[in-house]
Amino acid sequence: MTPASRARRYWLVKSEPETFSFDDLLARPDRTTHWDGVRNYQARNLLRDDMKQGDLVFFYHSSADPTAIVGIAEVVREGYPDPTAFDPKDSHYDSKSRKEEPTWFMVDLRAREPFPKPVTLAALRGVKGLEKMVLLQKGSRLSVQPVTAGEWEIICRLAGVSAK
DNA sequence: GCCAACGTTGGC
DNA sequence: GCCAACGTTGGC
Repeated sequence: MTPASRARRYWLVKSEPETFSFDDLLARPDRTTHWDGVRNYQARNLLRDDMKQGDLVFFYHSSADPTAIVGIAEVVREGYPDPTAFDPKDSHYDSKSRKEEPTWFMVDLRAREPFPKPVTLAALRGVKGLEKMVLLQKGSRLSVQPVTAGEWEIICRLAGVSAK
């Protein structure tokens, strides 16, 4: 599927900034990284099947102070097998995943822009139009989430950036 | 550090 | 297939 053949979709990924922050992404060559290490089937399905080149992604800092969306990234490579699942020395090693039939997938993400000011989780709560946002649901732990076009626009406005 | 909520595992 | 036990996530 070419990027132009379907409407752009929007996503949110979580990362603990102590492990990998948006600044870390900006510092990477070509501001790009492999979004590896995801070991949850629902998130895996999104990485493998649904995130397409050109889709835009909110970068969220979890277990941070404050927890917040801090910038925007873009999907630059669509789902392909996550090699860390095959590496016994890697903390995300999965002995049950076979190379001939990989269980875990990743995409490549490139940083687009940091928010001038992070939009905190606290600031998102209570905003009209975000009532159904996955991030705000009680007990929501999904580390890769869909974001609707409406949610995207609202949050970009709060952040003071163009929704593109 | 606490603990609620969630996903996975495994005994039955 | 059920469900208790366990490990993890992640806000607070």
